[in-house]
Amino acid sequence: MQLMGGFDIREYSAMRCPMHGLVSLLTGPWTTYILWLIRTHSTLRFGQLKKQMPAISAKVLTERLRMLESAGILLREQEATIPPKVSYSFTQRGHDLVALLDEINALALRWSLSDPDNPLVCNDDADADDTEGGN
Amino acid sequence: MQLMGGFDIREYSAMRCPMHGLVSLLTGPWTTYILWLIRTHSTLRFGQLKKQMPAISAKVLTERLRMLESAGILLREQEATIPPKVSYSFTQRGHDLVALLDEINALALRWSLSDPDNPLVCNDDADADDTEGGN
DNA sequence: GTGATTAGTTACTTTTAAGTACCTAGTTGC
DNA sequence: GCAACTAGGTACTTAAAAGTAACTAATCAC
Repeated sequence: MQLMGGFDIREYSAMRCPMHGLVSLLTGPWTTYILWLIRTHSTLRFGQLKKQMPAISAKVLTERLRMLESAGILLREQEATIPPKVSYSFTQRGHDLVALLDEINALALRWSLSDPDNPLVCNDDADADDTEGGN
Repeated sequence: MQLMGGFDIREYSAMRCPMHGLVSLLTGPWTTYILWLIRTHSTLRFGQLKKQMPAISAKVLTERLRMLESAGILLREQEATIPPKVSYSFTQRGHDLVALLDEINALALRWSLSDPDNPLVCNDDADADDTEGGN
C-alpha cells in the first residue's frame, strides 16, 4: 500500500501538516540566520540581534521572533526595567531544530562538494550583498 | 571561537547559502506534497501529478517542477510523442532529500506528540481544506 | 475537419509579504 | 526639560508570489 518510511499516502494530507509547518518555520529571509546567531551566542537581546543584521527591519525581526516564539522554538525573557531588556534563547525544541539544521546544512554541503557544478542557489544573496557588504 | 557543530560564525555568511538554498527548495505551497507524491509513486507524469492536486494551477506546478529539476532533485524525462509524455522521478539528490524530509517529519511528529498543546500550524490548511476537502 | 489529448506558456489580476518611516513608554544623563 | 535609550507597534507603500483564463502544437479517433 505504498508504505515508505512508515507513512501511508492516505494519511499524508493529515500528516504533511506538521512537516510543512516545520519547514515553514525556516522559510523567509533571515530566519535561519537568526537561529544561527542565537545558537552561537546562546542568548541574544533584540538590539544585539539587530546589530548583527543591519539590513533587517525591526518589523521583520519582530515578526520572525514572534513566530519562532509561538512555535516554541525561542524563549523570550523580558526584564521589566526601563528601558526594557528582552532576551531570546532556545527552548528544547529550539535545540532540536538546531540539530536538524545541522543535518540540512550537512546535506547541502555534501551536495555542493559532490557536484560543484550544480550548487543550490541562495535567493537572498543579492539582498545580503547589497546591504551587508558595506559593513 | 564560538565553534558549535563544526561551524564558525565568521564563515556563516558564506555557509548559510547552501542551507538556505536547500530550505528554500521546500518552501511554498505544494512543494513537499509534490515530493511526497513522486516518492510514493516512484515516477509520475505531469498530468498524474495534477490530478492528485486538483487545486494547483498548471503554472505553479510547472514552476515547482522546474525548480526541483534545476536543483537536481527531479529527473525530467520527455517522450517526444504526440501528445508528449513527461515523467518526473527522483535523482540521487532527490532520494537524499526525501530521507531528510523523513527526519523533518519525524521531528515534527515528536514535537506534536510530546506537546500536543503547541502544534506547528500549517499555514496552507485553509487553502487545502477549501479546495481539497471535497475530494 | 473537428474535438480531444498532453504538457505546458503567456498575459493579466489579485493576494501576500516585505520595506519604510514615523510613533510609543518611562527613566537616566546632561 | 530635552535627548537618548530599548523593544518594539502602526500605517502606508512597494515588490514578489500566486491565481486565472486563454492559448499553443501535432496527432489520432471519429
